[in-house]
Amino acid sequence: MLKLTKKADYGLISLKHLTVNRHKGSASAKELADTYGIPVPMLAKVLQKLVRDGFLVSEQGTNGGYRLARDPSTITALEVIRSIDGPVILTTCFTSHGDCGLSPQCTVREPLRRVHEGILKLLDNISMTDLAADEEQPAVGHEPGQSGMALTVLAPIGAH
Amino acid sequence: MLKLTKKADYGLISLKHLTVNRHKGSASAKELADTYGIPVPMLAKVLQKLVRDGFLVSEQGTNGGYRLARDPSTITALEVIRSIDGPVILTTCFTSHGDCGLSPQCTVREPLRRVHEGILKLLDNISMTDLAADEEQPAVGHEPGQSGMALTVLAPIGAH
DNA sequence: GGATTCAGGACCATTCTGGTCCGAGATTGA
DNA sequence: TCAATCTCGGACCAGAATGGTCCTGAATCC
Repeated sequence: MLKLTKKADYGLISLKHLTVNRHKGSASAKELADTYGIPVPMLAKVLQKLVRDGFLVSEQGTNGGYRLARDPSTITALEVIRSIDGPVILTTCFTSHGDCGLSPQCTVREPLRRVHEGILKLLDNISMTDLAADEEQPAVGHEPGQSGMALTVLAPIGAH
Repeated sequence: MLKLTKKADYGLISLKHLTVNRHKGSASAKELADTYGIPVPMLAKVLQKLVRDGFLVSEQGTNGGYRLARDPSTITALEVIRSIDGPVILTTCFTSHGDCGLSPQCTVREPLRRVHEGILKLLDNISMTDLAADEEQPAVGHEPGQSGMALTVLAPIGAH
C-alpha cells in the first residue's frame, strides 16, 4: 500500500516536537505520548530506536527524558524513517542485493528505480526544522497554498 | 516499510509485457506467469483486478488470454498500483477522511502531505510505454547512467 | 464433447504492525 | 547512604495484511 507505518509517524512527530521545543531541553516519553495521544510503551520503542541510531540521547532517572543529539536541520525525514521502518524500498528487488528473485526478464525494475530514487530525494529534502517550520508560523488556514514550501521541497528533485 | 506489494509488481510487469508485445495480441496468464516466474493463480488474481478496472480485456477459451483495453501511453503506474494495492497513502491520515485519529497536535501531516503528493506525481508520470521504453532500447549495460530518462521522469515534478 | 483458458471464491502460512508488560538502571531526596 | 521513584530498555502477544494455494464453474475453440 506504499504507506508509512505509525511508528515512523510517531518518530517524526517526536523529533519535530523536540525541535520546536528544543530550548526546553529534554522531554520524557510519557510527556510526548500524553501530548500526542500515543501509547507510551509504543512511543518508547520508537524513541529507543532513535537513540540507538544517534538522533536522540536519553537521560534516565527522575526528570530524565530524550534530547536531540544532533542539529535538527541535519536530520532528514528519510533518515528517521529508515531508522524506524528499516530501509525504504519500492520493490523487493534493488535495495539490498542488487537483483531480485524473479527471472532476469523482470525489466520493470530499472524504470521503477528512478521513481524510487525520486521518493528518496523527496524525503531526504525534508529536515526536522522544515517540519518544525509549519508550527512556528501560526498556521495559514485550512488550505495552505501549494506554493511556498511545496516548491522548496520539490524543486531540488528536478534540479538535480 | 513504504514498499510496493508483489502483486503491484506483477501487475506492472504484465502490463509492460503486453505493451512491449502488443503487436502479438493477447497473452495468457500462464504464458505471462511462465515468462516471469510468477505463480499462475497469484498472477491470475492480479490480472482479474486489472480487467475489472478496465486496463485489460480477457478472452476466454482456447487461445484466449489478456489484451490491453486502453492505449498503454495513457495507463500510468499510479493507476495500476491503485487498482491492485488500493489507495496509495503515506500516513494513515489525510487520504480518505481529511483528519486522522491523533490529537489535533499532530502537525507533521501537512509537510508530509507535500511529500505524498510528490510521490503521486512521480508515479503518475510513468506510463506503460515509459516502462516499455527500456526494453526497446537494447539495454545500456549493468549500470545505466542516472541521466537520460531519469530527467524525463523527474523533470515534470519540479516543473509543476 | 473434450481441452483450454478465464473467473471467482474459500482457504492457509508467514510476516509485519501495533500494542502490552515487566525488569534494569539512574536520579533525587531524606 | 539508602530507598523510593522515575525513567529507559528489551521480551512478549494479538490481529491484520501479504503472498500463495486450491478448487469449482463458465466460456470458447478444435
